[in-house]
Amino acid sequence: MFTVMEYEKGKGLGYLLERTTRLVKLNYSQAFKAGGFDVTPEQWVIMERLSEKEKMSQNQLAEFSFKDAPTISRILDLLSKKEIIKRSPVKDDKRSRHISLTAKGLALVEDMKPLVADLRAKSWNDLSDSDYENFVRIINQVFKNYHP
Amino acid sequence: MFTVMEYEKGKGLGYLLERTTRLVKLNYSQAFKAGGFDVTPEQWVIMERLSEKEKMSQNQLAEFSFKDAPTISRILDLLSKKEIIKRSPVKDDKRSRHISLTAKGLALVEDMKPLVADLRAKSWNDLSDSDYENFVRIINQVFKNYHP
DNA sequence: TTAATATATTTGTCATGACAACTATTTTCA
DNA sequence: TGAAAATAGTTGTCATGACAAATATATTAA
Repeated sequence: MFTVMEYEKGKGLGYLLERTTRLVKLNYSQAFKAGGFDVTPEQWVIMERLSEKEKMSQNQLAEFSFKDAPTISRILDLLSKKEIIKRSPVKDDKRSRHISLTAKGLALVEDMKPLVADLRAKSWNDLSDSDYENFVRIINQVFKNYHP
Repeated sequence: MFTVMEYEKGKGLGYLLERTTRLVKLNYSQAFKAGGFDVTPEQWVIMERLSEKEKMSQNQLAEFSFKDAPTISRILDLLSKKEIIKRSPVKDDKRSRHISLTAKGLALVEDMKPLVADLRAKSWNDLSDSDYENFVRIINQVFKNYHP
């Protein structure tokens, strides 16, 4: 399956991170499609966040996801086109808009939750609770090491 | 800095993986640019691999990097335009081409190695050897969990 | 041997992501 | 106040990545 294991050792973390992230995203993406959900993993992250905290600004969503404003803007364009989210005017600031799920969007999030729960559980097959804790600690340290 | 820690816990691995991978790639990308190297992290991975094993086919490069053939094809187009790699005809198979670094490409890899070594070391600040081993083990298990 | 299949690579399309530059507002402060 | 600076968001451009479909060449099988 992977006959490149000997190469990875001692090499950058980037290779391990990058290929795993890509595979996880691909799994989510294909599972969404197979489940009849026309949503990308990136779109899902935004949708789920909006289901927990309504009325976020685009900047807040950008900060939350560590993406830049243009990226968020365009993800929201697509979600808006699918009528999953809406942009409402903000009383005190004409530059800004409150982003929130539509009724359709909220229902979709609820529909998708069981599938997402399954996908999340899959990550931790054959791994222990302490593996989970270690992993979170280590990856967060790596994050800090590169964060300005 | 990150005030979203409480959100992450219990949530998917994807969020942690994705944001960290993106940050690591961004650091590499900016360091390359700052060092005067007009190369992306993805291009670097291919260049380094070719510096270790010449005459790979595009398919082999795709398999190595877990990317698909079109992606590799286009990364090589750009590397070729910059005269970092070349595509040579293969005797026995007119469909395939041997990919290799040019002299210029090889020199560039050597020039970049110290910078890359620094970036790699940076990942592991404030982490122990056993953290490294655990991390590699866990992330490879996650990879397996999602691999068909 | 020719027809069907398989393989290596390319091209097209769309979503994401980074960066630069832009518009439209709001805030600051001289 | 009123000009300068800051902020919220959009648009443009390019690279990557996934997927579908195409081309060209090789291999297999009837």
